Amino acid sequence: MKIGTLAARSGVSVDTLRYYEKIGLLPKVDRDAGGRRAYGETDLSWIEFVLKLKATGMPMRDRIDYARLRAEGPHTAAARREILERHRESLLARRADLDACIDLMDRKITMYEALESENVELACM
Amino acid sequence: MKIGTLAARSGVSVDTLRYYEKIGLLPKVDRDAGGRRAYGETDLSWIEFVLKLKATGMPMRDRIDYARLRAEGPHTAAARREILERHRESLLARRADLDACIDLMDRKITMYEALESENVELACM
DNA sequence: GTAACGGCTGGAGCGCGCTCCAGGTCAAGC
DNA sequence: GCTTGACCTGGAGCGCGCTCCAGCCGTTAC
Repeated sequence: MKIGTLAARSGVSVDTLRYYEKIGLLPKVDRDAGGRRAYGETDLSWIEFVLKLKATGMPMRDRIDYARLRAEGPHTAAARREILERHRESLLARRADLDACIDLMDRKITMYEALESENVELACM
Repeated sequence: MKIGTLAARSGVSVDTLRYYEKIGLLPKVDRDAGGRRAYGETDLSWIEFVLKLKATGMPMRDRIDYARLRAEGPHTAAARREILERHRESLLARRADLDACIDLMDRKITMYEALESENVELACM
C-alpha cells in the first residue's frame, strides 16, 4: 500500500505520515523499486494504535519512546509494558478528574436552573 | 489583591493573567490609584473555575464565550447553562472513550505479560 | 532621598505539531 | 511518447497559547 492509500485509510495526512516517520513515531518503512514507501497492514494497525494513545493524551515523547522500543525488537517488551502501565495509571487518574468535573457541571447546571426558575441572583458563575 | 498575589494563589503566571484579560477570558478588572489591577476573591474563584474547564478539555473559544456571557450580566444565564450542558455531554463521551482505552491498555498489558512469561512472539505491539 | 521592586503597555518570540511548498523523479493511462 | 498525477526531499511557514522583553512609572523599604 502506498502512502496516499495509508493516509486515506488511517485518516492521517500524507505530510503527517512522513513527519511521523521523521520523528520516529513510525518505523522506517520499506521502499518499492521506485523509492516509494510501501506499507503493510501492520503499519496501519500500528498507526491506529498510536492514534488511540494520542487521543487519550499520552505525551508525544512517550509515544516516540514506545515506538523506538518497538522498533528495537522483542527484547524491549518489558520497557514497553511499563510505559503502558504508567499510561494506564494516568488514565485512571484522568477518569477520576473527569468524574469530579462532571459533578461540578451538574452542580453548576442545577444552580443555573434554580437561578432561572426563582429569579435568584448568584455571584461567580 | 495585586496581580502578583493572584498569580501566586492561582498558579497562573502574571503574563498569562494579563493575556487572559486581553483575550476576554478574565473580565476587565478595577485599577487602584496607581493604575494597577486590583483583584478580589471572586476573580480568584473565577480563574479556578476556568482552569477546571480548561483541564477537562473545554475549547478556548467556548471558555471565552462563557466568560463574555458572564461579563454581560445575569440575563445570559440560559446561554451559559447551555454551554455547560454541552460540555457535560462531551465529558460523558470522553469518559466512555477513556474507559475503552483503559480496557485496551489492560489487554495490551496482559499480552505483554503472556509474552514475557511464555516467550511467545506477537506481531504489532 | 534613593534603590529596588513590582506593575504597566505593546509587541516580538517561541515550541509544538503539524502543514505547505518548490523542485524534482517515477509510473500508469491514453 | 506524452501527460498526468502520485510520490520524493529539505526546508519554510503557521496557529495556538502562552512567554518574554524593553522601556517606563509608581510604591515601598531603608
